[in-house]
Amino acid sequence: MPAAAIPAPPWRAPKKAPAARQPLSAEAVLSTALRLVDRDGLDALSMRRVAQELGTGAASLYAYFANKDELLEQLLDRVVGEIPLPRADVPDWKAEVKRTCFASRNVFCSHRDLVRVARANIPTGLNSLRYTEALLALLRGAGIPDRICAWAMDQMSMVIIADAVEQSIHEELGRRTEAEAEPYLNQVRDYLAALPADEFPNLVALAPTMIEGSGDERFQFALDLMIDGLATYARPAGGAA
Amino acid sequence: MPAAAIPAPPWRAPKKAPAARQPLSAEAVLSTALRLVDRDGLDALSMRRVAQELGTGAASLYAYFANKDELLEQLLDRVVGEIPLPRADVPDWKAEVKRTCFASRNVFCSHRDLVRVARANIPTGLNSLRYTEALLALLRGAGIPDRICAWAMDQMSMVIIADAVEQSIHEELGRRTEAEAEPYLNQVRDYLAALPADEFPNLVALAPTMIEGSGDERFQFALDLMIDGLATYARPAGGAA
DNA sequence: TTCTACTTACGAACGGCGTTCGTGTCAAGT
DNA sequence: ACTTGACACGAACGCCGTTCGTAAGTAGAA
Repeated sequence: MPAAAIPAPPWRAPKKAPAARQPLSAEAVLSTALRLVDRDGLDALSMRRVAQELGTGAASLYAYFANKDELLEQLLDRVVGEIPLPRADVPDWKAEVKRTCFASRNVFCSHRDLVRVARANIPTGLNSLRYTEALLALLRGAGIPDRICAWAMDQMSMVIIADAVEQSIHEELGRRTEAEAEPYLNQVRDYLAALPADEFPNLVALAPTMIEGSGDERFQFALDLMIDGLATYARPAGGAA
Repeated sequence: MPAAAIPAPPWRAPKKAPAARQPLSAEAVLSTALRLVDRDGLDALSMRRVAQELGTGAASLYAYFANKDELLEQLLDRVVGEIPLPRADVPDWKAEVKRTCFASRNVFCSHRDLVRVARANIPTGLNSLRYTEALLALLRGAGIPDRICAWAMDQMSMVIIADAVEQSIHEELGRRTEAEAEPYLNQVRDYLAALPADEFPNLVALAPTMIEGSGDERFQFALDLMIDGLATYARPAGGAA
């Protein structure tokens, strides 16, 4: 190349963009991925799309995450970090546990169907560990035997996640509010009511009942069942009032 | 068929296969798909592979199923059909419910991780409807109020499925028996025990406890919590003894 | 029997996916 | 100025679900 460095061939469009891209980092990838999930849902999250949003190629992400599963795992832990931790020094431990369960469900549901990647596994992320630690402190403080605490933690996670998954699926299908869900619920009721009454007497009879109650009421019911049951293991003084 | 039907012209390799291919049907597709899931797991189930197993191309399957989701839905209903239905005329309804829940979990777990496709949705398949009908009959027979029956059905399905999913994931990872799972569980215990004790005192203290109890024991615990709680809604005479 | 009409079957192709490989790029160290 | 090494990433591989246009098979009409 004789003519020195050609300054900048202006007749040829600048090959890329003015860039100004932050130099890429695990943090930036996670933020972008979470933004994508919040905007388009979990199924729309692909390595290619995240990279594209960052102005790079999919291959670049593998410098920070071994694979997509690892990215999703860290994404979920980030969301778990949004859950306000329970306090162990409250007078009414049952209310505090229920409050935390509701908060967990709400946080999960506020990120579309991201919760679908969750499994009630042993927690490994930092935020999941903190969450588990805080809930364990609360339960042990109530005088619940250790083994029951361990099992109850598992079970609560499972119920929260399962409920959030179901909730998020409804929302993905456009049943966000009660008003939006009503046509769908009526369809379900009519479908059940139209079954042959001789083979399905109970389903037919309960058709109107089956669609009763909001998601919140049903979750409340499940929580009460579980946590009131748990309370029978607690130190007698543990119950409020 | 003696000498009349030419036994098998061995000099010319059978151009395709010995054929004997049943002429393709929804039933044949479902059987093949289920066989594939049982052999290789849910992730290995693709339209192409099912078709290949049937000696045809993927496109042919779309004559019987609108898409893969529909195939999976019917596959799951087929498996639900393997669950023995509860009887409504038993003296101890609680035991019957628990027995059925265990049976459900066992059936799901006997088909690798197929249960992962399940959602605790309103049942639509024939077998799911029969299952729901039978359980509703049992609960209503116990004198549980209708609304509670409806909610409890939902909740039981969710717990069974969530537990089966977790169980199946463990099994997919090679932790089939207690002996096989022990190395993994010990790792978990050591990981938890090695956490900084000042930030995670309860997790550290409970490290040995967290891995206690087989999957069956934990499921039993969850079921007792839920169903004993349910029993408080039942007609007083409902309880056994 | 022959021809047409219609159903069913399916090879090939489309666009997308997760992941890998080998090269390109550029700043720091020499 | 040259070397080195870490980082970045375009291109390609082998999958996937799904669609489309055509081929094969069958039944009825002529």
